Amino acid sequence: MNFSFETWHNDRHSAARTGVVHTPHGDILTPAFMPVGTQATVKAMTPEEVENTGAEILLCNTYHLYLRPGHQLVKEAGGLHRFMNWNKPILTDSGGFQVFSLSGLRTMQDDGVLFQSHIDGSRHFFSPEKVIEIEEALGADIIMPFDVCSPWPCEKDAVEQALARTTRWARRCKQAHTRGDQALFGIVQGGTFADLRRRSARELMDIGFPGYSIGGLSVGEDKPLMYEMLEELDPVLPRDKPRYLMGVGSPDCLVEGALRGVDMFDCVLPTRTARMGTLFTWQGKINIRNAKFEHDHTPIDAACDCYACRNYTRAYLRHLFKAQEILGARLATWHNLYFLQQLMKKIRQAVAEDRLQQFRDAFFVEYGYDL
RNA sequence: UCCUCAGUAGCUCAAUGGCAGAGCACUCGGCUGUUAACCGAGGGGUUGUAAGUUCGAGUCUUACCUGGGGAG
Repeated sequence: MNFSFETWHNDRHSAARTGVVHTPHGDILTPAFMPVGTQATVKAMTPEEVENTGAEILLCNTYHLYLRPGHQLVKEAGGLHRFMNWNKPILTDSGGFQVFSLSGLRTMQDDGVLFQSHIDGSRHFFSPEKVIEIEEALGADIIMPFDVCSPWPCEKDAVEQALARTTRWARRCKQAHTRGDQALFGIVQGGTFADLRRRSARELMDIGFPGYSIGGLSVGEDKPLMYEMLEELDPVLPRDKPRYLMGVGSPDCLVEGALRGVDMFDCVLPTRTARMGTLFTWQGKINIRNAKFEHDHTPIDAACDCYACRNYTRAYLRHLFKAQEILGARLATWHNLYFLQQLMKKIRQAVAEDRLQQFRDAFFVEYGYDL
């Protein structure tokens, strides 16, 4: 096994910790934020540019790459790293979330899911074994098991059923997994029910995984409820294994998640909102299309030293967005990814100095979040 | 000079004689394991001008104004 997790320092005043995840393609300092490159590309960016933002690992998607271009083609190209020219670690999500979010035409069965492609309507079947076969062909360093994500709100018995199925599938995924150079995580489900969350974690720990993902959150529930679930899981999950909060990435949630012991995050938020003109600044988010920026010849964020902030102004960015020029989306994406990586760096530093809570308060005040 | 066609939101255009609309533009908002260079909301009008017919006119009639085309 070429995978391991090392904790360097535990915050004396919270559940936060810093550390490093070792993978065959390099190390990841934690807490870490993973940009999303669903279709083997972080939209609008070259891998070199993504690396320049400070990202140490990317997330790609099994469902999407299976449908197009096909996992066999990726394997034929030499695996995902070579196919997309990203030589650092990659994590592949299993497609469980797509089954949940593209719920249009699908049939959930106990041994898997029958679904139709959102691209051409063709019919496919994903079982835990099939998903592992695809993920082994893709060749990411960290892979997710096929799970069942409950919507929110959701009746408790339905959440319980999804949780039970997720556990059964996790066991089958582990049995089907053969590659020794990939770390297969378990995914904790249980919706917003504390007892179900704890049960899910314990069942997965009985099977045993090198890391634990927390899925099924940030699907519509209030943030305090999500934080509460993290607090429930903190004492249950093993402290010597990385914890990955799936799909979370707003600045406040990253800090709050780290405070509650989360080591890894991924989210489309910085890249998607960037393409729509929403930019992070240390004083809060701005929409660069707003008229008030028409004559603003200052950088997106005066305190930022990313490529976009060092070379371009708000007025120029606004012009690019109004003119629908591709460079606008590129520079905005570059900035947002860089911003979140800087935030993670500050979080790691604060944890190392036992002051993440103070950092959180100061950051929230400056950003404009309610304390 | 005459004939002819046209004039409706910033732009391009809809609207049987019956509540004046759309797309784009503009002003904003949203986005959390990407079906997203997306989705949603809002502000915008003396229908070229002036009369007339009509219960009622963007629509029909007349004159004028402006523009396109044609004739001389």
